[in-house]
Parts: sequence; structure tokens; C-alpha cells
Amino acid sequence: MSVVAQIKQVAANAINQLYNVALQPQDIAVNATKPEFDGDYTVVLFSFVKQLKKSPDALGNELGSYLVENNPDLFASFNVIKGFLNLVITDAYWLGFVQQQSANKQFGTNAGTGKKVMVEYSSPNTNKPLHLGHLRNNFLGWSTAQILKANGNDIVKTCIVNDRGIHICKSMIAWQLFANGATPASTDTKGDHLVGEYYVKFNNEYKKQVDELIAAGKTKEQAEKEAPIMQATQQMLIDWEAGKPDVIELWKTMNSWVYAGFDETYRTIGSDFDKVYYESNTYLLGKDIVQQGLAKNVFYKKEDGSVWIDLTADGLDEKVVMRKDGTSVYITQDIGLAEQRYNEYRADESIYVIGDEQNYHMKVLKLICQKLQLPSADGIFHLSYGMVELPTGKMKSREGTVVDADELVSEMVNIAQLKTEELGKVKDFTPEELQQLNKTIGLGALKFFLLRVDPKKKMIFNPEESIDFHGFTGPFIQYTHARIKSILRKSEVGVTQPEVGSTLLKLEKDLAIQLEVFPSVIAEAANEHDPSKIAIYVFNLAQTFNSFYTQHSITNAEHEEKKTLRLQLAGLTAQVIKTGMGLLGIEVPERM
RNA sequence: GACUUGGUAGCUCAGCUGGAUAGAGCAACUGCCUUCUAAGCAGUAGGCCAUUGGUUCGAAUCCAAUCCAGGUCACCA
Repeated sequence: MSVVAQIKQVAANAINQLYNVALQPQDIAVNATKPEFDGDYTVVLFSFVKQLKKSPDALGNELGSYLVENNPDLFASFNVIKGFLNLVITDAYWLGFVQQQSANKQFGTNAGTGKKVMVEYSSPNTNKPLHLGHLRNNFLGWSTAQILKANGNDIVKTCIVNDRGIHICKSMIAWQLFANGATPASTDTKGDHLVGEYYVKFNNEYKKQVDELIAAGKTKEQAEKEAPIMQATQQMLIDWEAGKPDVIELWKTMNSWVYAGFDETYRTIGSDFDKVYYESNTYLLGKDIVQQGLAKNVFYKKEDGSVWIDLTADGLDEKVVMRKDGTSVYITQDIGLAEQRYNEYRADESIYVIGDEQNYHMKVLKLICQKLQLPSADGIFHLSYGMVELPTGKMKSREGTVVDADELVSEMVNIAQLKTEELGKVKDFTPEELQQLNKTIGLGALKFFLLRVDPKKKMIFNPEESIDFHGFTGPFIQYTHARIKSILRKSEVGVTQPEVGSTLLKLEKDLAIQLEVFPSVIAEAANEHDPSKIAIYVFNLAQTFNSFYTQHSITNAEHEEKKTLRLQLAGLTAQVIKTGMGLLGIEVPERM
């Protein structure tokens, strides 16, 4: 049990004993003691002063005395200042903690919950390459899954590929018109980028045709509808749905190019899935559920034959769930897919990592599933994340202002390479080792940059300023790890027991306190689906270690027992950094 | 217009289930490499926590209103 949990427990018991008032541990507010006061943890007394009819001072002294007297292993002393009961934890407790956990390779991870959680992330369209926004989505989803796993859940990572629809047809039409049979091989271009080029070409041509039609006297609306390239695209979508062989053939070919490109990108960034769904296989799902919904009177049919649900009683609108021509709309597919996934995996929770522009849609989806009483309904959780914006505003693929994922990754690796060369600390590395190191650092910087902020918040990326390698960054933490490993290579971690009476220096204790909290941080990050909690924690830990490192020598400690303790502290720190960064999908080098 | 999310240092962000004098990083300025990796450490400076009212022992945190910014409100996905 964590120190904080123990304090809450014994404090609640103490109050029961002393005043015969029943309090639950969670009713006790325990904070880290502010640095300017003497103590490690602080119980805030104000909340029960009134209830117990005691002055804060008297209550603090009585409670403090009782706690120290009855828990001599845990508390060394206490002091009371203005309604705050500051508690000093015994050095023996921290020493015991460090010794015990420095041998525990699983430290921080929590026991199995038996819960199965499905995490859907990265749902790319197959008409263009991945961009910075996809990276945030990917890293968030992958990391959240990893954190939930560390917290004892069974995880299924999944992805729905939007491989059909009007957007793909746009690239296909443009390819037919302008490509002269170009292929990734013939142009030496990554497949997703090649297809993306034709998506851009489509939009340029479309704009040109619309402008011409407007110049010829059409209204904007007419022009947009009548532009020949758009009409051809719409016809192609109809042909696709009809299964016209040459269209299907082209569609398969171009998608295969894109998948080869995506696979390469996913491999580089370390993203993977247990199960991939394709929209071309799922877009017809959900129609039978619409029929059931009609039978249950959850849905109703309008005169024109379209099917609706009325959500006005829940503060939302009326939504279409099936068009008058009997084809399904987006949300219908989503209901169908939710149901199919549930039938296949029976997940207790199903997390959708999707941008906040779809907040309303996801709310509607969950509500409809609940009204249909689908077993998957209550487990739906929308992990909504804010858009990544440029200083100039939103990224727009049509305007070419997107930050390309592949380019950004390779730029990060290049910067890492320059820094590594400049510092010249690993001159004995083989070219392969160097390449690996630069990739670890460059990707680490990028992933940390995207994961360190609260997922809910939109974030701004300035391409002019490259992502930093100093301060609150991935490389800073990686560097701390490499430093520790360097020491550990030179000195075996001993198992000598520090003497009972030995005392901890300020920074030794600070480190121990911070390390002790790691399991709670994982639990919190898991409960809140928030990897930034881990990122912030690991950064603070590395910072504390670096302060400790510059002030106290480890290998030349004052005496052998100190050395053992410090090696244990350093070893545990390295391990927690490695585990924590691993939860973010960031590797940590032995040397850098 | 309705609903919704946010506004904290020059910049990027923590802190938000109420607790002591609001924290980091970057940028700026000072110091520290004959001692375990200076991608580091120590320090200086930088704030009316958007505004106004309320709730109470106590508010950046909770409530209300206002201002500003983003998102959504398609038989698009």
C-alpha cells in the first residue's frame, strides 16, 4: 500500500479511536508537505475541526501524538502549523522501500483487474499520407493502451481503416487523368505519398474547373456540383459500390500502395495493432440494427422512408440513422462496428481515440447504443484529444499546410544525429548503433513533445522552432537514464543492508519519496486515460535525480553503506525511467 | 443563435475532486566541467491565475454573469 494510502488509513483509525467519529480514509486530505516546512506528508485538519469541535492546534497535537506513538515504524515525528499536521516518515521506512523495490523488476505495474479494454486509435483515410495530427492520435492511443496494460487490464489495440468513399475516388480519378501509369516503383515514391499527390492534384483541378464554370456564369453551388472531375468522381463511387471490376481493381492497387507506405511509417514510429478493421468490410453493418431499433420504437420512419432517432429529450437533436434510399450513414456503420467488435472481443470498455471535433458525434453514438440497449453501449469511452495546430491556425491538407509525419520524423532523427556528432560522446559506436541511437533520441523527443500535454487540450506546433532536446523533453530523460547506466556499469549494486540508524540526506529522501509514488501515478494515468501524467512524473523524477547526482557522489560515497544505498536509488530510478518512458512508447538508451 | 471546450510568466505548458508564500521548461541574465556523461546543475528576473460578483475559516481550483478564442450543430466522413 502506498504511503499516502497508509497515512489516510491510520489517520482515519486514529480519529475513530480518539473521538469516536467514523471517517473513511478517503475523507482525509493528505498532501506532500511544502518544502519550507518540516515534514514529508501533511494532513489538512480544517475539514474536521468543526465536526470534532476542537481547535486545529489541539486536534493536530492529539492526532500527531497518537499517530507517532502507534505507528513508530512509519512516523518519526510531527509538527502542527496553523491547522496543518506535518508528518515526518522514518528513514527506516524509506530505506526498506528502496531495498525491497530495487530488486523488483515489475515495480509500478499493478495486479490484474481481469478487465478487457479495447483501444481504437489511428483511423487513417487511404487517400493521403499521415500527418502530425495522426501522430498525436497514434502515440496517445498506443500509450494509453500500454498504461492500461500496466495497470492490469487485457488490451486489444485496434484500428479502422477508412479505405472507401469519395475521398479515395478523388485520388483515383486524378491518378487516371494525370499519372500516365505512374507507380511507387516507377517514381521511387512512398506509396501513401504518391496517392496523396493525386489527391492534391484532384483538388487543384477541381478548383480550376469550378472557377471556370463560375466565370461562365454559374453560381458557386452549381459550379461545385457540375465540375466534370467531381461528377466523374461521384460516378466512380457508384461504380465502386456496384463492384465494377476495373474500378475495384484500381482501388485495390492504389490502396495497396498506401498500405505499404503506412506500414513503413507504423514500423518506424513503433505503432502496432492486434486487429485492423476495414471500412469496406464494415460500411454495410448496422442496417439490421436499424430494423431492430424500429421494432423497439427507438427509431422512427419518416414519410420519405428515412429513419431517425429523436434525441431532443437528451438535449441533442434528431439524427438520421438511415437514408431514404436505404443506405447507411456514418453513425449507422459505427453502431454496427461497435456491435461486431463486442461480439468478437467482449471488451468491458471500448476506448475511441478520436479528435475533439467529433465530440458531438461520439456522444450521439453512445446514447443511441444505450437506447438500443446494446451490451457494448456503456463501455464506450471517447478519448477526445485536441487538434494540433500551427501558429497560423489549423492544418489543412487541401492547402498544403500539413506537417507530414514521415518528414517530421526524419527531421527529428537528423537533428539528433547533429547533436550526437557535436557532443561526440559515442565515437566508438558502429554506424548501426549510431543510427539506432539517433532514431531513439529523435523519436523520443517527438513522442514526448506530443504526449507531455493534456490530451484534451489543443496544442500548437511551430515548424520554425524545432522540437527541443533540453529541459522538459524526451532526450533530457533519456540522458538521465544513460548517466545512471554509465555508473551502474562500473559498480555492482550491492545488497548490503544499510544500518538501522543511518540517516538519509535531503536529496536521497526526495528521490525515495518520488520513486514510491510511481505505482499511484500509473493508476492515475490509467484511470484518467492520460499519458501526460506519466510524462510529467518521469520528468520530475529525472530532474530530482540530476540534482542528487551533481551534489552527491555515488561511486565515491562517504562509506560503503551509503554507496550501496545510492546505487540502489540510482538503479531504481533508471528502472522507473525505463518503465515510465516505455509506457509512452519511448525507448531509453544505455549510452548517449 | 444553441450546445460545448479552453483563457495561469514574453512563449509552451503543470497545478483545477478547494488548503500554507501559484510551479516547470524555453527564451534573457549570473555562476559551475583536473572529481560517477555539462543533452546537466545552482541562481537572478519575469504573475491582478481573462473580468466581475458569489459560496467559506480558506478560491487559480466550486457557482453565476460577462468578455475573448476554438469546436460542433449535414440523408459528409
